Amino acid sequence: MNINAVAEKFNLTKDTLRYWERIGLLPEVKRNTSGYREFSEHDMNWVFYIQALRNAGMSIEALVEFVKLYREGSQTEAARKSLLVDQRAELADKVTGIQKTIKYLDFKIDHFEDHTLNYEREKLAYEQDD
Amino acid sequence: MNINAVAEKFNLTKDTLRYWERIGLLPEVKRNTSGYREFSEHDMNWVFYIQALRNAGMSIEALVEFVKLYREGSQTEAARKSLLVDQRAELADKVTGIQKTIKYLDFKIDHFEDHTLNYEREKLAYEQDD
DNA sequence: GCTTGCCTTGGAGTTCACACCATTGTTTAT
DNA sequence: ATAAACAATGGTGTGAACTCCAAGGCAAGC
Repeated sequence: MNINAVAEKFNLTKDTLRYWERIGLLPEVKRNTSGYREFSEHDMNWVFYIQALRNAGMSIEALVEFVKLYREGSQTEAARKSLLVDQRAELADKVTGIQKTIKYLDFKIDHFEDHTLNYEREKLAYEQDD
Repeated sequence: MNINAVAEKFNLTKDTLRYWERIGLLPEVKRNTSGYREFSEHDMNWVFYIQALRNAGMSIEALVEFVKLYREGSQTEAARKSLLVDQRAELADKVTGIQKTIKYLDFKIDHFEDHTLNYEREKLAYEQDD
């Protein structure tokens, strides 16, 4: 698959794919005889992975590290697996944080007409664990 | 409270607070006779709200809209309440998306040694609703 | 074989969300 | 009353993540 087809498939621009490859966010893609990128299933797998994690808010830095380990070969498998586990934990934390904010919004919505609200009360609503 | 105290309380810089006010992310703060900002409880409430929503990944654009309605006065209360509801829904969607990515990571972790993985199988794992 | 169109690279430009700086005015401590 | 510390503004700088552009190579249709 050439770069244009992949860009359309994943709803990215060709420039973004080239940029990702350039900064090491995507492993280097094989080229055909005339120097054109030829994306394999495996490459698309990477694009998919990166897009999913980026959409979830994962930093480029963390993903670059994963790609770097991948390129260093099979002796980095353990490290890569543990990076996946770390990323999972990070996303779980992020979910917890957002859920806290959702509760805070619920409080704000419930008390919308209440003009006695102040910072301390809102903060309390936010901190509440129940 | 002056700008420095607020900055420290919320762990923001003074520049950030001024920036937020300038772009309309924060309503205009009252000034004392010499033009210094004097943050009221109410202003801190706004800072708190903005910080919480920004941390949860809400766009500046959406928050600016809320502040804009606020400044247009009490006749916009209904619109503001519905914006809060929208924001809540948006965060809930975001949580759903991240949870999907978490499941995908779980799949990747479980099948880490499996070298027969390809884009179609990973995509399936991602789409799975179970 | 020439035009049209897609690919390549290198590099410049853009947007966002601040961060920093210079200059000027104000408050506080000695 | 003067220095030190802090506030204000306007403007410039920065890093991240693209995005666009120019110049040139390759391919496919007529």
